[in-house]
Amino acid sequence: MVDQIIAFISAYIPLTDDEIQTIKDLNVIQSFKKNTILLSEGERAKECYFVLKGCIRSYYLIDGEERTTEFYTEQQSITPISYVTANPSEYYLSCVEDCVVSLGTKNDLLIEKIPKLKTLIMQVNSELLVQSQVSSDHFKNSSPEERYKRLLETRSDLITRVPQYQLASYLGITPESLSRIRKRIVASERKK
Amino acid sequence: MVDQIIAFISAYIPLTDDEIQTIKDLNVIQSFKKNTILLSEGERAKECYFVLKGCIRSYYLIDGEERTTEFYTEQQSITPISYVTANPSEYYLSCVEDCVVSLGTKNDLLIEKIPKLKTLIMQVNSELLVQSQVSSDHFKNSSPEERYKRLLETRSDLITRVPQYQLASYLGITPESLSRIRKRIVASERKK
DNA sequence: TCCATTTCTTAACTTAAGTCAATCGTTTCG
DNA sequence: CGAAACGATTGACTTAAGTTAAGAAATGGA
Repeated sequence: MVDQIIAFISAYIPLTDDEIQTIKDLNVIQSFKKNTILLSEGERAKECYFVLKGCIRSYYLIDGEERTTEFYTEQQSITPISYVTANPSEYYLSCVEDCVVSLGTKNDLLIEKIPKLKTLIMQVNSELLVQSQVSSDHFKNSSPEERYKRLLETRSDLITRVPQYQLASYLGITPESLSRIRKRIVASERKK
Repeated sequence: MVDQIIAFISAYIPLTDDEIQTIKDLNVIQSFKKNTILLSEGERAKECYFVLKGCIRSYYLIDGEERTTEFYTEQQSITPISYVTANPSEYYLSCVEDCVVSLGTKNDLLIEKIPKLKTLIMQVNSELLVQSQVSSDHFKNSSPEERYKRLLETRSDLITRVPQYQLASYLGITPESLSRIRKRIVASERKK
């Protein structure tokens, strides 16, 4: 499992055997049962996450309703806003499935030992920024139905892994509406 | 005008007089007339921007329609995705007003001369990432009317600076719809 | 396995945004 | 200055999403 992290890092920067060992030594891998809450609203995030297996969901609780904003799956990293700002978190992080996660608790120590990780962080951050902008541009520029179709194309695994009411919220619509969209799509498929 | 940039940078990292001079020497300030297009679809961005005065808008051209995704005003920096990825840009950058802009063309040279700027970039990037996530979370979790009200609270200057059809697109709705929302709001104000 | 809970679908109705078209007001520039 | 172009508003109509409620299907735990 640790190898996944090494592979991820190596894709950005070359690592010596010593450095690989340092990372392995400092690495904390932990498993969580489905529905475990990793971060709650009001809590200060003390760690970052790297998903080795499973699916983690971020959501806000607004008027007692969950508003899903993101799903993180294998090879994706999560840096909670609360971790960056040190303010209480406004959203939750919860395991959609049983998860295996690498915890980033000693990042400062790691960076101290392997300074070139700074470069990695810079690159990953700017990639995340690009992704975040691209996906919010797409969201803004498309209808619920188009958003669902795009999800089918780009992250079709989510459709089977995640309950539909969570997907609906992620698409910015109600579960009923998503159900109708699916029906509409099936109907138009049938016509062809 | 250069002082604005120095002040911006100094808020993140302390600068020596020498460093300030280096920045001033390498700084390129340029003015653009209203409606000047700074970056076109298909073009590779060769520079970053820091808005000293005016307002710059980013938009996609989809089926001949402009889809506005962001407005950048005083003290905001623009790093086009195309600048990061070196791929052709998918969107346009255009001046909503007459603009005075600081061009980041020699960033590499600057960073070489003042390495601690790397820290600045890391910090600014992670702030931008947070902002981007927060604003897309808000967008997703609110109705057109709520989005407009939020805009009134957070960036009310835009409402007078920017044509309404551009604002409408920024809010993800049609100009007609925005007009009705405004009417609805005025009506409910009147009731009180 | 079976019951309870959760999730998904369907239906009827309401609400608001999209569309199309016309009009009015305002810039702008020849 | 005045015509043309552009922007904002309004109205009538269509379409799709929200809401509420009920029931069907799937899931999970005892």
